[in-house]
Amino acid sequence: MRRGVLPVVGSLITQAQRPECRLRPILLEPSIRTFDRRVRGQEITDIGRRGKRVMIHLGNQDVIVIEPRMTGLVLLADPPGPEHLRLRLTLTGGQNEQLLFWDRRGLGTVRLLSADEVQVKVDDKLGPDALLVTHTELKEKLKTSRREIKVALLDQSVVAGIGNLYAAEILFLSGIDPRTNCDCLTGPQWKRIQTATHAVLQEAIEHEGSTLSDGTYRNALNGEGGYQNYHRVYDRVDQLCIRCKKGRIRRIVQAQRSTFFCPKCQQRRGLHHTIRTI
DNA sequence: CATATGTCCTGAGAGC
DNA sequence: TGCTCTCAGGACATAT
Repeated sequence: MRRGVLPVVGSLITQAQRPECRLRPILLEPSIRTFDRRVRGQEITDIGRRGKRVMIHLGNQDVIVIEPRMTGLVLLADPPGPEHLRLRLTLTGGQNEQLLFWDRRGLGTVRLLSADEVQVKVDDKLGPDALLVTHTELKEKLKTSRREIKVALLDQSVVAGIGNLYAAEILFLSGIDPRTNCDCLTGPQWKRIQTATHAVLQEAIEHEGSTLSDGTYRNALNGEGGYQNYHRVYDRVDQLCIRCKKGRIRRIVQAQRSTFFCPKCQQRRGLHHTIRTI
């Protein structure tokens, strides 16, 4: 998303408005009147990212923080449909006329924050970025946690940027059962999680994300992503595991969210050991 | 404090 | 066809 909207760097915002929408409005902070007044005339100086949030930096040091959640899209092109348009920034001085936030479910949020507020309301709440996190950081943060590793990887205060789909893919590459408690993981396993995290996310970014069967996710030009064609476990219930070619992908629920994994090559260690000990 | 659960929304697809 | 049910790349308030 960040890469997709990078072309608006250097443009000026001439107006911010909430398009007509019969649906419940998304969370917008501050209210549109104040928001519009504060962004009018500001130059977009940079597009950044904190975890899964897109950060639009303005000339006066304010930042528009967009949190797309499940179905939010940041678009330069026309949206997938006329409904669900939540915010329009009219632009001038560049190649793009507008930057849109479109969100079918409406769970996403847009906030305009000062630099100080970004620190307190965004940065302080997030762990190290998933693309930069070290295995030592992961281990130190979680080695005494009793939570299941899949659930812990989704906690943005532990590590920022891993979503449900990617947590499943990461643990498959790591060869670790998603139900394993964090306090049972070994040093080499933490290392594998780190390596897999970088590999999966890097790969997904290169393919511009995953457009799932519901077709919701789009890049900034309303085009589909390509990473769905490379999913190893996500949404592949009952399919033969591509690695061991023996196990069939299982779907379980952890913390109210789907997890996909291969029961054959993602096994919890220690079973034999336990039996021997007994 | 750490961890678990319910909730905010709309829409698509499965099953009857 | 039309209905109900379940589920969806998430995060947070509240309960335990």
